[in-house]
Amino acid sequence: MRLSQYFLPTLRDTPAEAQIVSHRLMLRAGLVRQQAAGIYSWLPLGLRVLRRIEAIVREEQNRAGAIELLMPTLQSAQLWRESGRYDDYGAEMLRIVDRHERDLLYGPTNEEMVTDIFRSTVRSYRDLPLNLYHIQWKFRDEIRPRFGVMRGREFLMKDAYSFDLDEAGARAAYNRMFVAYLNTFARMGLRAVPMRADTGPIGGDLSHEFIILAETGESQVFCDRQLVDMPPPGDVDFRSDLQPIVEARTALYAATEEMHDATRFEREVPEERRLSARGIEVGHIFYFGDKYSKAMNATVHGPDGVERPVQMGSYGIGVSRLVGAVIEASHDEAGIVWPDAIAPFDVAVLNLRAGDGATDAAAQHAYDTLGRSGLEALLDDTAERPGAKFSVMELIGIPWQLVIGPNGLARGVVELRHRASGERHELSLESALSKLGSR
RNA sequence: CGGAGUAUAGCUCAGCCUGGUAGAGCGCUUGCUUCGGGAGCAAGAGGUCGUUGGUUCGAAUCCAGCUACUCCGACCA
Repeated sequence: MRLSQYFLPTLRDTPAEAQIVSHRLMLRAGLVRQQAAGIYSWLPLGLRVLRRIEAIVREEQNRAGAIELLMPTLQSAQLWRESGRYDDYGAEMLRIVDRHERDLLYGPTNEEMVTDIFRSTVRSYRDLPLNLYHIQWKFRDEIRPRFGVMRGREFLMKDAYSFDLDEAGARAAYNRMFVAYLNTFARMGLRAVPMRADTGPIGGDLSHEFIILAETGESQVFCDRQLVDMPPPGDVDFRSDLQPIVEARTALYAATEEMHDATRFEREVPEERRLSARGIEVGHIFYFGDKYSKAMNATVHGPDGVERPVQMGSYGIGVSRLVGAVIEASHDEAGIVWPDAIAPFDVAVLNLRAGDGATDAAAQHAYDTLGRSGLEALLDDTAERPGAKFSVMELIGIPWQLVIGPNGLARGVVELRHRASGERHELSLESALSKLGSR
């Protein structure tokens, strides 16, 4: 992409409405633009990041055996009356009336709808296990939206729903998502710690929030430091028993503020491993048994011929929230520092003197070569001054900057800069290109 | 939803207290000079001062209603 032909409205000043760093940087770097309280337009650069996060989530869901579909944003109130949640949900649910005076709602979640799809099609345990997911916009009419996309009213979420014959099957389904989540967040350069969450009236131990640690996190969390350093499971066989992997993580202490037990924390975790930090919830998995299947009559016949409500769980990842969360976890004074896997571009080529024959030719050559290597490059071919170019590139956080200027070229070198480490190396254009291409 | 604020140029803000018809910096346009860390000089464009009403000879300024946004709290993927 040529910057001169792109749409990247960056801001020098921090907009007054933004309080936390990710919100400020998202506005300044031209990722989003607020349209109403808690509702954002995604500008091209932000959309690229959103799409890359979405792609990683999708790949890992598919790998874990979940199957993608797409349910609508608008739902009929009928289904919600069946589950009883139309009245229970309260003002957080955005209700809409159509021209025929029918009650609709903008979905805050999809348990009822997916249960309806399930009950109208699946009859036998032979069709289980089943896990259906989608990545769709949701709306929750928060009393007080804040923190930019971290706590918006409209948000993009991956939500998966598992269906199993019995609790053992549901636990296996839960474990698959648990493991998939560890891999998903690790691929984004995040270290997410699963923390025991409140299971509400269902009880049991099958609910975890996945928390990433960031200084500006919204809530206080407590855990064993070993959990943070634990490597992701990686390539596992999702048909195998995943209980050992899950147990390795759930055996160690980890709790959010609401679930924290200071006495247990001190008894179970050696002092040097006690970690108290701020965290951001980026995922939540939950087993809720037959709560919806019973109310909505979603049953299957078991091998014994008996018809019983299907056992369900749901598994959410806040896709749009992750954009903000990653920035909270990865930024510096100058701007965003994107992890490689979700950066909007892989490399920025800075032509320090657009219009100069030598730098134009070298920059064009670099851009073409990088493209052939399968890298997404952003070529700054604008007439801005070098200082302005450096500032913008650091603000938008592209992992690598290839700086091509007249002074360097006269000496036969360009400069390769790494955004995260700040390292800079002068080397020939060709070796810079081969270094980038081989990454 | 309770409490507190804000609304003036694309952005950040001043002007309001003490009423007399609107300013700065940045950004934008044009020209010249510059050119390795958000350049310099010069010339320009850009605002029914959120909205409705009231007070007044006269309202960005005072008063009231409305709307939007922000912050603190409660709530929350």
